[in-house]
Amino acid sequence: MSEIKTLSSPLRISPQPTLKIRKSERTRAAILNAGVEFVWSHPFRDLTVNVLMASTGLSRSAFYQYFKDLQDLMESLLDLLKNEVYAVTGPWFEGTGDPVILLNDSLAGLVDVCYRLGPILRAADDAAATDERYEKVWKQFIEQFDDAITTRIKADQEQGLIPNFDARPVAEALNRLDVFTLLDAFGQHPRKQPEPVYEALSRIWISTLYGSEWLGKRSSDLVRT
Amino acid sequence: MSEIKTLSSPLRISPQPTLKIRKSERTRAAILNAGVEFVWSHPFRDLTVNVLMASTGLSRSAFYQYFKDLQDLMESLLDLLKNEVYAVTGPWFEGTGDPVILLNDSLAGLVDVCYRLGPILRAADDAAATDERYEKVWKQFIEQFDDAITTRIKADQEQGLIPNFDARPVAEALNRLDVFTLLDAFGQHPRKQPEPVYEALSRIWISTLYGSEWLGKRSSDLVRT
DNA sequence: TTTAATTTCTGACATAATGTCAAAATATAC
DNA sequence: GTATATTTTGACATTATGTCAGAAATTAAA
Repeated sequence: MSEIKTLSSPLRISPQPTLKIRKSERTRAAILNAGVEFVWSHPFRDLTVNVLMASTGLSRSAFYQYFKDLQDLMESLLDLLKNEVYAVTGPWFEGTGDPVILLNDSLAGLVDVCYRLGPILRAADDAAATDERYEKVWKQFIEQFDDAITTRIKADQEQGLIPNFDARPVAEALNRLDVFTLLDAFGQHPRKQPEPVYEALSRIWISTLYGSEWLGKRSSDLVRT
Repeated sequence: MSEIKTLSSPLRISPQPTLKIRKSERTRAAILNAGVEFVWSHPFRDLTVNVLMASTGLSRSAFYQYFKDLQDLMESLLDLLKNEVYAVTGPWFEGTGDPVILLNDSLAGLVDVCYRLGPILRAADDAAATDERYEKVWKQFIEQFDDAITTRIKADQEQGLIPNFDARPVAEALNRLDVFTLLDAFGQHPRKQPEPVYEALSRIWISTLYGSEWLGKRSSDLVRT
């Protein structure tokens, strides 16, 4: 029906650069891009196969050649998000070095990624309410971090860097603090400023885990606007 | 189609006890109760006007005499939640007395309410992804607390009880910490144990606001199982 | 380049949900 | 018990989903 207004998202999907590029790969990428564009400026609930495919010039039924349903498409978009998030949070989980600085860097990176891809993240969350299968995928994405954070807290507790509380529920709560805060701050237009969000998350994580005496300890001020 | 399996929710709506009870009031209450029962053991996405009304014995179209749509019904259920939450969080916002103890009491009460009504809370959140108008109602419910928490933090900052950081973003983050943590812990079957959730939230709030030296300060151990 | 094989795309169909409305059924007031 | 007002219903128009057989196109082979 109506044209897709596009605030043009920063994410662009291109086919795998093999020698022979099958038409189907280009079409798949085109549909994914149409999805990103739509979801960048419209809520997931307004996405239908109709409006999506209209913006590609293909017929509605062509969609089903490539995706089982809209949640299946969102799963592909979520994969892109995952890579970005993993890249930026890795250091605190595995890394050696000052834990407070590593934590701050991870949080700063996370804020940056979620700022850049906020509306897509938001769609990835909204879609979870619409489909049981996809909901599990989304939950698993979040719960992965429960494990990683718990492990890191326990390790630092053994070092005497973090007080000896029950790590798992605190890890879960801090993880959900991040997810919901970032969704809310960057998942809609206009997005909030990233700096105050980073400041708040950093303050809460560090006060809770390492103690407020470490609040200022940062490697840099790299949070981009 | 299929019968509603009922783990029987603890919330029951009855008509206003005026002298003459109109049939319509009883019907409205019956529909609301059917909604609660459904949502207690099924995700909101599976709720249709059809299945809802089937469980009342009335025709599908009767629904529209009482509610604009399913989100309108959820708004009524949300009102019930609101009252319970307000009752329990009031003390920390307005109250005089030891702020740490009041905060702990509020959190304990909040955990208790959300434990008892978890699946309904969950539905109230899921429904927000399905409708623009209702989404605003839900967001406003959450954002009310942003204001209240910010005010309380600023007040305690003036007293020198809380360090002088930018109150608003921290308030927003702590609020979202609660919402998402409680949704996740109690919004599905089986619900998590309330105690560890309360312990984690209390630790995070108090470490962040008043400092970890106050962590043990409680009025009681009233969190029910 | 032409043709044959394969892949991709499309229109039509069956199904399920929504919301509306005039008419039927029921409740309430007198 | 009857008249009036309220409540309920079944039928309809609309919109979305997912499937499938056949049409169109791409690709591979000669």
